[in-house]
Amino acid sequence: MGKPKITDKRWSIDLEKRIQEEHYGESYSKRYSFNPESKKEIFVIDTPPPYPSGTWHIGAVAQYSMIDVIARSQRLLGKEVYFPWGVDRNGINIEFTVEKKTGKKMRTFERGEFIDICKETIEEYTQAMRETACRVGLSCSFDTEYLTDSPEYRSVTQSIFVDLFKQGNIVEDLRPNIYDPVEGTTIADAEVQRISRKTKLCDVSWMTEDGEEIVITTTRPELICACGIVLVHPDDKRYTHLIGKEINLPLPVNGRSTKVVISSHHSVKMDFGSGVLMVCSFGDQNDVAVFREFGLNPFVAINLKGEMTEIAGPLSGLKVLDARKRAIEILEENNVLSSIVDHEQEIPVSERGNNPVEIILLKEWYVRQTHTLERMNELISEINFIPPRNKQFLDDWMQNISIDWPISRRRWYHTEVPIWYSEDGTKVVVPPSGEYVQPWRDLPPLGSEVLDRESKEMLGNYGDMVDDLGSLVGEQKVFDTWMDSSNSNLFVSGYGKDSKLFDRAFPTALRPQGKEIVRTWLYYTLLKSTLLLDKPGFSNVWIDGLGMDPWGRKMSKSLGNGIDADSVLECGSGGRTGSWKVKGTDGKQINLKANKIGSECFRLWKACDAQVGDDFHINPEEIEAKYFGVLTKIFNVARFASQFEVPSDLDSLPSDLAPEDEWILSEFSETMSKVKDSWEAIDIYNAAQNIKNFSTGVFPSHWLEMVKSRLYDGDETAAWTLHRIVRDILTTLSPICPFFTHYLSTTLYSESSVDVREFPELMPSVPELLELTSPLIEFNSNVWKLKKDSGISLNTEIPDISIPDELSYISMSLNRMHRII
RNA sequence: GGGCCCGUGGUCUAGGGGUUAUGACGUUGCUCUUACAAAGCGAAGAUCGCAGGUUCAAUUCCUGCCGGGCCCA
Repeated sequence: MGKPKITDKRWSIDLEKRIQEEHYGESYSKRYSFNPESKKEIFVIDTPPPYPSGTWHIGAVAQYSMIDVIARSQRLLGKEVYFPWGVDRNGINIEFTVEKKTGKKMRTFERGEFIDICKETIEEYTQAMRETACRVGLSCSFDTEYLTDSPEYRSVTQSIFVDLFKQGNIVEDLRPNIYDPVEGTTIADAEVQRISRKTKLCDVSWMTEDGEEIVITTTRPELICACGIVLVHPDDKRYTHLIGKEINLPLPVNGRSTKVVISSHHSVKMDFGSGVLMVCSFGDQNDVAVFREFGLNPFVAINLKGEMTEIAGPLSGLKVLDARKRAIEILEENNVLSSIVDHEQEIPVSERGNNPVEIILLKEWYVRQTHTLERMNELISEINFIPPRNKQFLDDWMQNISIDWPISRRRWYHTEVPIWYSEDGTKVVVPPSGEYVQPWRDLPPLGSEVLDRESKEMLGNYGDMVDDLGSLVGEQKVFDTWMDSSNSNLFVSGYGKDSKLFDRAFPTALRPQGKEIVRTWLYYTLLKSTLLLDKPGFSNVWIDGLGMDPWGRKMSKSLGNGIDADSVLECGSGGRTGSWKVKGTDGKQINLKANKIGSECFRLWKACDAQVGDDFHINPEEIEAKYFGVLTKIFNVARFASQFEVPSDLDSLPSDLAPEDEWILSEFSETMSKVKDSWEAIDIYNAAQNIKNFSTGVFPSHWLEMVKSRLYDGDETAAWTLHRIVRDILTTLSPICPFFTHYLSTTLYSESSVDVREFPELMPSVPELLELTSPLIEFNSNVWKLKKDSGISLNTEIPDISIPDELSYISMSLNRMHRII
């Protein structure tokens, strides 16, 4: 016994940062880089590439730290882990940022110039994100970082498009699309949000051909010009006599019939307004369905700028909202507006721009999906979902898919649709695989192919046919960013560039993600692997809940309840404490305070605090209160151990174990076996709980107290047991607290627990000895209580205590421990 | 309007048809006993949201309701 080798009195955030800085130095890549040549089982993680938007949501950071726990635990189990680091940088967000920064709308720039500014701007945010990723301890392959806006990544997106195109799974069509008129682009179903807003509910009188007055309730009077049919419910006796009759539009129109037919449809709500519904192209999704069902030709009432077209007569040229006001005025002037009331309504808006969207007819590119849903479901059934119930989000979404996926967008900082059109429009040119192209400014590269636009039949090489094509027109449109991100698993598994690796690595071992992007990222990825490879994309899909505020509400700027990730990770460094002003549920500001958190405590909290899949509440006060003490405890156990010499051979079991040593090793073996099972099942919670409970509970409180005197007497077997257990605790805890365990294990054992690539061998466990545990805890409690009640200190000798028979095996140690005479 | 999840001591949380319901924080009492007071050892504190039903037995399963959240129309 000597002075403790661990000299620091306790774990601190400054110590944590010092170790982290060393860690991300030279040895970093050696530790965590991926070796595709390895003979070990390959485990590829399809890391969600974060989008750099300035602030990284603390819930997302917590989730990434758990993905890191999975990566590290799989390494510990001996697998060759590829934990890539990607950054998603395409998309409308960065365009918005640049527009805001420069005060100019995108379309006032030259396209190339705008793209350059976007690229520069996003790089700044990307750097901040890399720093947070390191600060929270991610063990990603940062040296093989991929960016979704790089030529390399974009070329993969483009060649996958070309593959799907040749397969016939890409179609071009004029269809009703959801359109954001403010940002001037199509968006997909999955990108539409609903917000509550006050609108005006207008009761408008229409006149049938027989001169009967019918009231129709609508929130969109400006769309009367696009009305294709008027509907009543088939069971609505009030209107049965009208079915089949014609009715006059109450507003003047231009270039179309001024009458429509009245028909019946079950989708009409009898008790909404008058119970008569006008169906226009297109007020909402139901209108689209009705037009299709009745085989009606849609009218184009709104153009790409969000203005009314010619057919709107007096409203033409007006923006939608102005047109609505004007329509109401005209209706009033004509005395056909019987009432107008405010009405709270959920209206669809674009997720990114928050603008009310319109459904308009547009020629766009689509990925076909409705034909393959059944096959997709078969393939998905082979995937292990963690937790299983969260598969529901995917099932629900897939049940509601009724139209193809529109993938083209009228924006700029995105991957370009790689296609050129011949002068006569009948043929298209597509680039060769592996080449990134920008058709809006470049001609096709050598090796491009010419295909028939309709049949997709291969017609020849671009080089040979260039003279027959006339002057080529490059596609101006770009892809939906999900078109890029849904290739992430293919990209990281080596698709298209390393077929040897791809064969071993696909289906990708793990897709970890939040439940909020199941209908987009997960769904689209699975769609791709079905269409391209007819395989399930993943072996495991891990779907976690979202990080909420301390009261369970979503964090948002408008609620003022956000908590910044960096402030939590830095809390306690350099003597600074943390303080957060958060709006509580009653709207009052609440001041949360903590002294020290840091990455290790933060990770331990997320691992221990809730089962995967549920939303979790983030409260810095609670994180510190509940988990910093756990670190202190384990730190002190290690510090205690560090004053006893480490046996040279910690692997061979000594032959002279004391009864209490056999007992604790049995308990430990049980714990370790549960931890191993949990790590194998990607069950962070149970692994964390088992390690925590053992190492802060029965081990220090009962065993350690029992063997102290042996240790002080220089008993080598007791020291062996102590060190063996401490070493293995640190090893198995290292996925959760890598820097904490790295520090303790290198100081004590000169080997870092984060470098272990084999789960510690389980100790022999004797089932009968496990039965000692409960009576032992009870007996110790009783003695401690008795001494307390008698007002004597714990190390005072005490007579006349009989040890229960069931504990006779360890009675000697108990006598010594409690100083029973 | 529909779907899904949740409701367990003051707070958060585990569990799950069967003695006395898990743990943590907080509260509280004692203790600086040669790892640990940024700690240890004790104590108090829960009719498991409400109402029905199934069952010998329900906190657990079912139904309805109430409350919270997320998602979708």
